[in-house]
Amino acid sequence: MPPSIQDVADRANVSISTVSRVLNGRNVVNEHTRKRVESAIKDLGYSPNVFARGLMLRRSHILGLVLPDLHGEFYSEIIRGANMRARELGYKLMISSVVAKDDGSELMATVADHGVVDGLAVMISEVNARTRASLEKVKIPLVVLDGDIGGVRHDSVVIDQKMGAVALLRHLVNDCGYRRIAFVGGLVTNIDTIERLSAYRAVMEEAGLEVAAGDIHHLDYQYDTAYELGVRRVREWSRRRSAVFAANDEMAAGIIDAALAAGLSVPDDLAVVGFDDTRIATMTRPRLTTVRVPMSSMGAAAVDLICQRLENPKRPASKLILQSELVVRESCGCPSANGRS
Amino acid sequence: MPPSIQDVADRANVSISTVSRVLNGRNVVNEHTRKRVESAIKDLGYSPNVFARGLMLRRSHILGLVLPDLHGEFYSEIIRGANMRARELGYKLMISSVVAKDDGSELMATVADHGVVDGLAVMISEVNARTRASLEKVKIPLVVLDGDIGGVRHDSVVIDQKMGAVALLRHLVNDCGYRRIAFVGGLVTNIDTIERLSAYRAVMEEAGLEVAAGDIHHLDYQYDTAYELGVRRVREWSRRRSAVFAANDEMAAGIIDAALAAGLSVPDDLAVVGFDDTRIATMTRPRLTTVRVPMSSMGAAAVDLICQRLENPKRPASKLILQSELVVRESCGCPSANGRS
DNA sequence: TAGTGCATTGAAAGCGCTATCAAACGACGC
DNA sequence: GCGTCGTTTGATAGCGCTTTCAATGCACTA
Repeated sequence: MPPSIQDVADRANVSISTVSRVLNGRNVVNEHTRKRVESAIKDLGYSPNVFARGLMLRRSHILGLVLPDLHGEFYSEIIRGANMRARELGYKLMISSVVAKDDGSELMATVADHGVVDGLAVMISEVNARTRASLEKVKIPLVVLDGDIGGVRHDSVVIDQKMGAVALLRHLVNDCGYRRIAFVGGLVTNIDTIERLSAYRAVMEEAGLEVAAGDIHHLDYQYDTAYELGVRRVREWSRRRSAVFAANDEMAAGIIDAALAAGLSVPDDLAVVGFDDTRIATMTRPRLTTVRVPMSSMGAAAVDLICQRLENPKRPASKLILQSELVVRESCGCPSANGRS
Repeated sequence: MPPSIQDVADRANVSISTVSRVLNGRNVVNEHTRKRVESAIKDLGYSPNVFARGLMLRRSHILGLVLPDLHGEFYSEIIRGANMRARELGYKLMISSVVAKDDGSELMATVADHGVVDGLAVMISEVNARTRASLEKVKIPLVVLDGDIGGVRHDSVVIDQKMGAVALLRHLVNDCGYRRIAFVGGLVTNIDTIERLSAYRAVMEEAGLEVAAGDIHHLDYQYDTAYELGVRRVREWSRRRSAVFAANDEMAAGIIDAALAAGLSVPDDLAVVGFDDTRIATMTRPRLTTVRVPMSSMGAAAVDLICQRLENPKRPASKLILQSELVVRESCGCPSANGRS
């Protein structure tokens, strides 16, 4: 049984009220008494019981983070970012992954109802009526990550992929001078693919460039399928002096490897650019020109927003837009590429 | 203010004791009364206050997971595994990353003293006196991940890398017939490098093969440095018909790319194998023969052990050894490689 | 009718903390 | 000497829950 506030009080010959005052530092305590209490605390190795405290204050200093069952870098980067900031602000982080098929409502209900967390950051892969309904039920500060739920009053953090995608494509068109660009994305329904594709169309139109029917491919974000597509297409692409805009780094890597396997040079025969700036981007040869998506910043920002709302519940709901950033490496064949990055 | 047990009691016209009995299901409650209470609970959307409950039961059903500030796959895989199992067992997971330089004691103290968590899984990158001392202080069920702290009574989960490494090297020697194998590891002080190197030496000796002075290289687990080493060495290696055992997949990828860049064929001119079976392993061309390290199982096992001890505190400390597993793909040049995996 | 046993329920005592209110005390001006 | 004030402290009422113990009601036996 760990020491309680009563034990400290006894040892310091004061009442528990005084100990509490010393602990919370709000009220004035005589210098001499404080010293006595503090040394009693240290002697006993006392630290206040979180449950008792939470029961009174209705604060746990724990934040919940609800994520879809992501693999890989995104998952860990969000957690890392959130965790770091939470630590800085004196909070702990409770993580819950939702299984892929679940819409998140079940788990979010659990977490929120459970009543342990002071605030909640939620990332939902699939927005639907049930999701929305369960979000409405949350009565603690809530931040939605990377997904826009219309009509609900809560803070959100999104990443503006479009800006980065536009910058990337303008770079291909204006700086590198490509006239034909193929797009390789994920499923047509995928939100990221939609964003990136729309940037692609916009820039192509803006530059007055043609988008042929066969220039847009919908795959599954995997290396292998992109490699297979590459095997079939790289010769044709290189004959047309194309660039390929893959909607993530993994597919870009697959296409590069397919090109290399076909005896082509990247970027001389074919330029390939990716998206996300994951670990992979610096592992391909040539290194990938891509767009950096600030995942860990998103985690950190979510924690920030929750804490701000915790301090000031009246603050109007805000939407924080994080910019994605063009990272130029060698795979675009751009002369200004700075070798390493 | 969420409804309390009193609200439920009022609505069902019973005392709070009865409501509590219904909630916990330990004591017998009249069928009819139970129905009334249950519908009152549902009507009010009541769920018990965790703090009040924790205060009585001294259980939060939250487990702590303390990890070094890892990037990438390991980090997220451990969390994923732990999280899944925790969910299955009705626990929540609280994550803390420790900054790289920290020895973990500070944070562990925070988490444990704080008193929120019922149990703790800790992964320490650096074992020293301070770490050991702070581990001793933990009074709740503790599981140490992937690190052996001598003399402390607690459960631990380790991954037997050596078995996998031995299997890998025997495969190179016995099945593929390589007589010269170079080793590319991390720093000499790195625990993983030590394990993998010792497996290397053991198998080489067992097979009566020579290890030349220049056959062992200590790098930093990075792609780039491995690539550079590769650029300098691949020709020589291939002349000797060597295989290269890289102590992780990333370095293996670097060496493969260096070999390809030098116009060599992998595995025909040079075989390269890796370790860890990360995402990278299936992204290289040829795909990597490597050793799978069950990170997510480690997370799950940690949660299991904590919960077992929670149920039965008297259980003797146990050490769970997870086996690593040889994964044969194409990069070893072994005829039995099954193309895809 | 009184006594016994069982099933069901309620009253009340904490768990360890914070917060409110009142008490104690010396200093001060009148 | 007496009220007034400011400083410091203690007593105590909960927060929402579990748990112990006692009370109630009823069937059954003697």
